[in-house]
Amino acid sequence: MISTDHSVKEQIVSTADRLFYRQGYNLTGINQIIEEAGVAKASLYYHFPSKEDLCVAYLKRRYEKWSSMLSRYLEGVSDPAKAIVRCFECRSEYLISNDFSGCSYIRIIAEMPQRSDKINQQAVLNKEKQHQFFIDQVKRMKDIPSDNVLDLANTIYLLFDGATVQSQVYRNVLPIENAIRALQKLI
Amino acid sequence: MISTDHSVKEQIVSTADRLFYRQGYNLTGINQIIEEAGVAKASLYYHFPSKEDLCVAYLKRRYEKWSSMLSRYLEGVSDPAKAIVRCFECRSEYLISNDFSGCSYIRIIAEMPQRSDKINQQAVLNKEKQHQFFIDQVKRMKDIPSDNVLDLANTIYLLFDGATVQSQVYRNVLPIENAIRALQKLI
Amino acid sequence: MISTDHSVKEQIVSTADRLFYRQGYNLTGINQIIEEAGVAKASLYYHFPSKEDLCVAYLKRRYEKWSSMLSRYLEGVSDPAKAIVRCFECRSEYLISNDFSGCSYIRIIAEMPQRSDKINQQAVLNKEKQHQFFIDQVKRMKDIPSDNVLDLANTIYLLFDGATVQSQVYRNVLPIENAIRALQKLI
Amino acid sequence: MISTDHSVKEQIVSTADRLFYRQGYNLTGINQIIEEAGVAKASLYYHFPSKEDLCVAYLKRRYEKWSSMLSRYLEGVSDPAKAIVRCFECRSEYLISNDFSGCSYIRIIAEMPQRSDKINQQAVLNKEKQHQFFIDQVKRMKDIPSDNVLDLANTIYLLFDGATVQSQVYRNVLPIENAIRALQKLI
DNA sequence: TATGAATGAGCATTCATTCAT
DNA sequence: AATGAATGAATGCTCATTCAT
Repeated sequence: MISTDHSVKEQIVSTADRLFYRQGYNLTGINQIIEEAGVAKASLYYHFPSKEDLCVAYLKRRYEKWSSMLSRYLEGVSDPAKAIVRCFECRSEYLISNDFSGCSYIRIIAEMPQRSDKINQQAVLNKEKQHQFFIDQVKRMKDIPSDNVLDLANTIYLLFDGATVQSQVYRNVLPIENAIRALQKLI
Repeated sequence: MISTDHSVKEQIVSTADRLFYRQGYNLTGINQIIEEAGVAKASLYYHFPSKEDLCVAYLKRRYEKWSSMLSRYLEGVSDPAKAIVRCFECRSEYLISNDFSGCSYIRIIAEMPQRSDKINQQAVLNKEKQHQFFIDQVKRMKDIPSDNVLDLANTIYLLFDGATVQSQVYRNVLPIENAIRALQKLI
Repeated sequence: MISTDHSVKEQIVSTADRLFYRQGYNLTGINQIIEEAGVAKASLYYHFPSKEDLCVAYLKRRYEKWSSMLSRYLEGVSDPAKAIVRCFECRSEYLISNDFSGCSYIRIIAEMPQRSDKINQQAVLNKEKQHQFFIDQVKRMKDIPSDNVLDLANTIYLLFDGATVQSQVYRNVLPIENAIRALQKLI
Repeated sequence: MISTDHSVKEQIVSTADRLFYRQGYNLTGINQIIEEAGVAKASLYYHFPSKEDLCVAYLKRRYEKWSSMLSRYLEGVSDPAKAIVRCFECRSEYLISNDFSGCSYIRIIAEMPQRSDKINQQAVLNKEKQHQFFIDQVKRMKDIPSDNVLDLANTIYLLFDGATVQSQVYRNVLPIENAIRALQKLI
């Protein structure tokens, strides 16, 4: 659940979320965050021992936002093949409404190739949840021999990430449309 | 052609190439570059007006490196379907030998969401060359109705980028192997 | 009021005041200021967003210093003509005790012909206060037809600035003595 | 005489003259000079051992420019009182046509309070020539007792410098008009 | 004469973090 | 729980000058 209170901590996380995602983690300074959040610097460090910890909170929040958006897209959808397509359509809206900022997990790994373990773990964890979503849906599909379930899910997952990064690169959703078209031949 | 001389300029570019790719652009400071290149700071700024310009040179060099590696992989390969698979195999070796640092073009865009035009243009240009490679190969394939050429090339391109970023995220080449398997069903 | 506490901010301003006035604004680096003030660089930037803002504080302080010195010179002086002469005598001591560094407002404008608005405005403001002082005194003089008040004040003001810059150029107070002699023919 | 040839040396001096006067000495870098002059850096250092030496050349050139302009203003003027007024009128045009950049000699001293002897000497030398001009004219005036010659010349000189710096500060020629009015009561 | 290339020292500014209250 | 003030280290970049050709 995304907190809607106006506590200092909430102010900090929501501001960091917005800025890290829009500008990137390394290009967003602590000063900008506290300024736009309207809190004191020491308050930030009271709630988050370091910028890295704030980053972990940001990644969790990004998952929450994506997750709740996806839930809305899946309301009333029971067919797993349809659910997968809806997931891609959801990503399309997600990117449009977020200035084509791509996938926060991929980006944080792109920015910090070998630095923080804490951050890396959270990003990979979130990534795995996306992966698992496709596995779950494919498992529910009829007519898919169990031998092929993982292969199909992996292919879909590859198309999903490929579409996400290309949408960021080209700043439009054509790659997602391409992916949906490819998808429809597979499922 | 990658210069192999030992001039100051070459020292700067090759050091920047190594560090930008390994550590990321924003986490690599000018100071580290000149230190490891063994040149004076003003020498760097004599050859490159700004860090951004050095970044453009880095992106060009990355393309040269990838491009020459790919050429070696394609030697003696005339079948376009085979060439596409070789391209994915090449990527596998590229990532293994580069510590799973992913795609420099995607990463630079991930790091600088809305900054420099110069950098963005070079990154997108390089990305388009990858896209064009797949289009060229698919065009050469028999039995592909011309209506489907672009669709197929786009799907391959999505798999290529999906596999690249997932290999970076998970630090192994399984995603590339998954992509090759998906590929073989398509071509 | 000139603060006499020993806070970090006060240390910065008083050191900047001394160095800017003695060496000039452009020849005084932030590094020298923090070194001689004995504070950290980030502390300076905590209190002053930029070197320009510190310059504005310097110009204000210069006015305070001149102003309080002038007040002492005018103690017990009621005759306006005498007050004007005392003002020139005060300038003489001011320059002697400040190594003939001239007028800080004029100098900052001389150093930054078309740069910062913030600085320029403060300098012109301070300059106008000097002008106004002469106008006020002349107004208080008897036997001056009101038609001539501004003309006389302007002439005195010209002598004042002429004497100040010439004292700086020649590094002695003869120009001020010349100005006082000219003055005595006028009032 | 101001050289009108297009030699490298001439290019350098005329560019430096323009930039030093417009922007100030310390705010004008060697790089900007050579760029705008269209010469190589080492060419500048071939002709001028240091930036200071170039500054001396600049000050000499400023004198030549002022001097030739003044000569034009004095053509056909034989009355010394009239000549003095013409000198002030000349200054008015000089400042208007030079963006109210003030007196280059005063400014260079304002910028470099205790640095270079070479520069300081040239500036004071030029300043003394201005002083001497007024002495010469006053000496030629009838009805001035020889005891008073220097006093009167000094007063005029004070008005001249006061008017020059105030014109720079306020960016208009009202101070010069004030000075001329004061002048006319004196001579 | 003239130049392209190289440099060490310095610039103003920002970084994430900590401390005393 | 919250803050204003302080910091050492690093940031990207520019300075006037020199050297080999």
